[in-house]
Amino acid sequence: MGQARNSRADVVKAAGRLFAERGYHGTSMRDLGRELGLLGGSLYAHVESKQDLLVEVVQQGAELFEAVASRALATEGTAADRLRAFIDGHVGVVVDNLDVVRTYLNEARVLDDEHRARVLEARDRYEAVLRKILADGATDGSFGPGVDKIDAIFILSILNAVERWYDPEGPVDRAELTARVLGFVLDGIGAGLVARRPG
Amino acid sequence: MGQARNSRADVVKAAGRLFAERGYHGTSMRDLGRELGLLGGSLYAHVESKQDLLVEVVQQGAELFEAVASRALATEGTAADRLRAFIDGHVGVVVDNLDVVRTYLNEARVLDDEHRARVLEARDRYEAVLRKILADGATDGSFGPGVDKIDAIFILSILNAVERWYDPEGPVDRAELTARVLGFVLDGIGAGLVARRPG
DNA sequence: CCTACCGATCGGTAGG
DNA sequence: CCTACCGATCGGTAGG
Repeated sequence: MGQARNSRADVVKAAGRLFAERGYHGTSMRDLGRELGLLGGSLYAHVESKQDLLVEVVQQGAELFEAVASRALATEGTAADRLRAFIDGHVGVVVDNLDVVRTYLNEARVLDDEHRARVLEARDRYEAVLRKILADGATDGSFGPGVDKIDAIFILSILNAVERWYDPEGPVDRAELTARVLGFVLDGIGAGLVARRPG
Repeated sequence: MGQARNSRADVVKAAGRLFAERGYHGTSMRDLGRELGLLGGSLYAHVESKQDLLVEVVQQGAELFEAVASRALATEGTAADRLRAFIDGHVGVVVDNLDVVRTYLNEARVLDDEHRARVLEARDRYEAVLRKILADGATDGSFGPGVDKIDAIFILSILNAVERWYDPEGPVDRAELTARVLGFVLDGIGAGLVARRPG
């Protein structure tokens, strides 16, 4: 059945899983070792420190979302098309990388000042991309003229919360989830929907 | 300047603050003691265990939201009126009890099975109240006919995320935040808004 | 609420 | 990756 030795990537992946489930401070190096079939001290053959593992997982999360933002901005068409790409990309990242995303969103506060500051900057850039898309859409008529910063926060609230309730074994798949988020963001739940979208 | 002794309520409040800021596992009893001007061991004159403190803070959160749900259900008028009461009540609880809410939403997973199960049930009841309001609104014409479970999740996603970005010192107050959330939920950001709400 | 302490567990290391 | 270990810190307690 192949070798029993773990690669560094295996260790980082298992760390992401445990950090997501129990939190950074709720995970000991001995817990992580057990998960991989080795002793706590043996992990230091693969990694320099526990913090280092968190840095690596969080970095993966940051890169995944950065790629989403780039692809959304590069999408041709209207602002509504770019918004769809943004939402679909974000949903895809969450659904396909639940552990990394949960660690990125919930455990970054534990990082030292320098790394935490970098994460906050990455999140700011990400949010700024969404704000840009919304502002463009206010101009080209994709969205209402009043869209602003708070709408971006609400949209990200919905997207980031997917990590908290999404069940990969459940009936909702990525495509459907994207469609539902987009529909909610564009039209809400108001009765206006009926008059506006006949048929 | 009065007595220096802390009451049990002081201890619980400080625990909520630290659990919210650093997480349950990131807070030691000695940290908590320092916050109150006493030694870690002295806390056991006020409380039976560290877990007990978490149970108490989380319980406070559950009760606050339960009261919101009750008030919303008891609100006269249309389903839209009850939705407004639900949103306003939720925003009020978050804004006025940031530490308790953050602990309730983020640290409940650390609880023992029994208490955690109780929290999950409380959250289920809360979500069910919102679903009921939405279903009523689909019938009485307050909302579109297609509203369902996922819309409730999206609304709660926006409301619960307020804890993550709201700044009590910032320019947005409770009334404005309620209005913005309600507007977003009812109409989204779509350009349909323009045609639908002239003037 | 302090003094003085307990056993357990933590992140991490030397040497193989 | 294991053996064997380190100092530090943890939640908690007895006795005052």
